[in-house]
Amino acid sequence: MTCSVSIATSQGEFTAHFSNRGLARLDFPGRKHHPDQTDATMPAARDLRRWQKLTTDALRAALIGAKPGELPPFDWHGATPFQQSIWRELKKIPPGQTSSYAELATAADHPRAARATGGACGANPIPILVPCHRVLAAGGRIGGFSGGLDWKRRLLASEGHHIRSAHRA
DNA sequence: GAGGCGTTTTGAA
DNA sequence: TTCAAAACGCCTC
Repeated sequence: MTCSVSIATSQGEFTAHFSNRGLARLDFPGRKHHPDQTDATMPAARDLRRWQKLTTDALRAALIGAKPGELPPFDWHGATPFQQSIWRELKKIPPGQTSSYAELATAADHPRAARATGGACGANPIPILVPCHRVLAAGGRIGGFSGGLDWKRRLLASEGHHIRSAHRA
């Protein structure tokens, strides 16, 4: 059971889902909401207000390519250890910089798991705040994005990056 | 540049 | 337990 909150931004209305552990998921504008499948309980009203503000501020900052500042706690309950290690590495990528699936895999101590890293990125429930859009495939190719490549290009452009093409070079 | 294969992880049957 | 799929990388032609 989680608590869903709408977050209005210049890019549309996102939906954040909070559990008692923190931010559990962030949906893009227009996305269908995923049904609650967590065993978490509702967050306390005080926590919810605080996390909602942090999430809103961080999201709006991220959308203009600025540093997000303080983030709410993330609820990664249910994710595999591999996914969590990848997501932790993702959070280390600063705005305006990019990494590759292979680099991320190496940083997570699985140097050959570039492909699995792509899977972990795709499973990321909190895009933008966990910046999976900053991960490119080898050769600067765009790779993929759970929210759609259009979003990935838009987010990267706001941080000063310009991707060549979605196709293999 | 295109195609094929290797590697790792995940999820479904 | 097995097998197929996946947001990849690298080698070969």
